[in-house]
Amino acid sequence: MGRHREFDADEALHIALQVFRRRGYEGTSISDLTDAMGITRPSLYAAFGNKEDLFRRTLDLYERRHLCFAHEALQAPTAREAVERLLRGYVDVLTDPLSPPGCLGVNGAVACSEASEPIREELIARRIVNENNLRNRLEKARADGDLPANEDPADWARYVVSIGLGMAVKAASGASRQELHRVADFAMRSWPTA
Amino acid sequence: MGRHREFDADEALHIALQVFRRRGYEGTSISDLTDAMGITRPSLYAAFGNKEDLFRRTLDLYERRHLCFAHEALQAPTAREAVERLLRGYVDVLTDPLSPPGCLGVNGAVACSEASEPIREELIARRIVNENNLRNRLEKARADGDLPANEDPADWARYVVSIGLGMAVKAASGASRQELHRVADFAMRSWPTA
DNA sequence: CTGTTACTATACTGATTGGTATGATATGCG
DNA sequence: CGCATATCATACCAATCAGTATAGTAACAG
Repeated sequence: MGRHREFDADEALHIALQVFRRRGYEGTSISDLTDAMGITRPSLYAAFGNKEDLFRRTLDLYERRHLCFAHEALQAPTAREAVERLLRGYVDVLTDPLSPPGCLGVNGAVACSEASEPIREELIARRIVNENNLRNRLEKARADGDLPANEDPADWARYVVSIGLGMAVKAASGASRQELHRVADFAMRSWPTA
Repeated sequence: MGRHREFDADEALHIALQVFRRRGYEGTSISDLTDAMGITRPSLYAAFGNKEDLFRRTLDLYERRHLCFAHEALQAPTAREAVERLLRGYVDVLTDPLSPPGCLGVNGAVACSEASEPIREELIARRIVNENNLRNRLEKARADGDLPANEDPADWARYVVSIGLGMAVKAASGASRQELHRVADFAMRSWPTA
C-alpha cells in the first residue's frame, strides 16, 4: 500500500483557501502555498494536481463551507426575506474575522493574464449559476404572488448580485461588517412596498 | 540636445492603459506592454520609469480621460440627479465599446501578491477620494434641504460606490450596457421619495 | 524478512519576471 | 565639421515562475 501521507490534505486545502482568498489566483505562487501549508512542492502536486486543479478544489471547499448559507437563504418563506438573508449572510462571509476580507470568487480573479483566463471564466460561470438560482427563486415568488407581476426576476437577481460583488470589493478594500450591513440596508430599500 | 524619441509617449500611454485595463496590474508583463506599444524595453523604462510609475501614469490618464464625467455629474442641480448621472456615466465608461470592459481602478488590482500591494493600496486610496467627493456633495445637499435630514450622506456615498464597484465587476464579466443601466435603475429606487 | 508501493526531500528544469548594461545611431549646438 | 547628448537595439542580469526527475524513506502484503 505504500507510505502514508504525513499531512492532512483537508487541512492543507483550508490553508490554500486562505492564501488564495488573500492573494488571488495569480497573486499566489506555489511557494506561497507550500510555505503556508507546510508541505513540499512534490507533495502538493501529488495530492492536488496542478495549480489550476488546486484552485478549483479550494473553490469547491469555499462554496461548501462558506457560501452554504445561500442555499438555506433561498428557502426563506418570502422572496424579500430570501434576498435579505442572502445579502446579510454574504456580508458576514466577506468580513469573517477568521479569513482574509472579501470573497474568493472575486479576489480570485477579476482581470488577469491570458494564462489564467480559464480560472477567470470559471469564476464567472459560478457567479452566473448563483444569479440564476436567485432568479429562479424570484420567478417562483412572482408566480406565487409574493413578488409583484411588474417586477422582473432577472433584473432583481442581477441587481442583488451586483450589490454583492460591490460589497465584496469594498470588503477587500477594508470596509467593516457594519458598513456593509448599511449598504445592504440601502439595497433593500429598493424592494417594492406592498 | 540628443536624438529624438521615435514614438509618441502620449499615444503609448493610451495603449498601456488599454492593456492594464484588460489584464490588471499583475496580469500585465513588461513584454505585454512593449509588444502592444511597439517600443523596446529600454525605451519604456526611459520614458515612464518602472512598471509602478507607468501604472500610476495610466491611472492619471484614465481619470482625466474616462472618469472626467464624475466632476460634472457632482455639479448637477440636485443630489438625486448628481447620483444618477454618476451611475449612468460610470456604466457607459464600463461598457465603452472602444476599451476592455470594466474599470481600470477595479481590474487593476483587487487581490494581489505582496509585491503589488502598493498598487492595490493606491487604488483603494483613489476610491476613497471619490467616495468622499460624493459624500461632500450629499452633505451640501442635506444642508440645502435637497436631501432629507434623516438620510446619511456617508451611507449614501458608500452605497453608490458599492453599486459602482459591483457594476464594474459585472462589466468585466461580460454584462452589457443595457443590463448595467437596469442595475442603475434599481439602485435609484432607493432614493427617498419626497 | 523481501518486494512493492506511495510518499518525502532535494535539486533541478526551461520559461518568464522586472529591470539594465552596452554599444550603435541620430540629433542639435557651437 | 565635431562634440555632447539622448534615444535606440541587442543582449543580458538575477530572481522567480510552474512543474518535475531522482533518490531516499516509510508502510503494508506476502
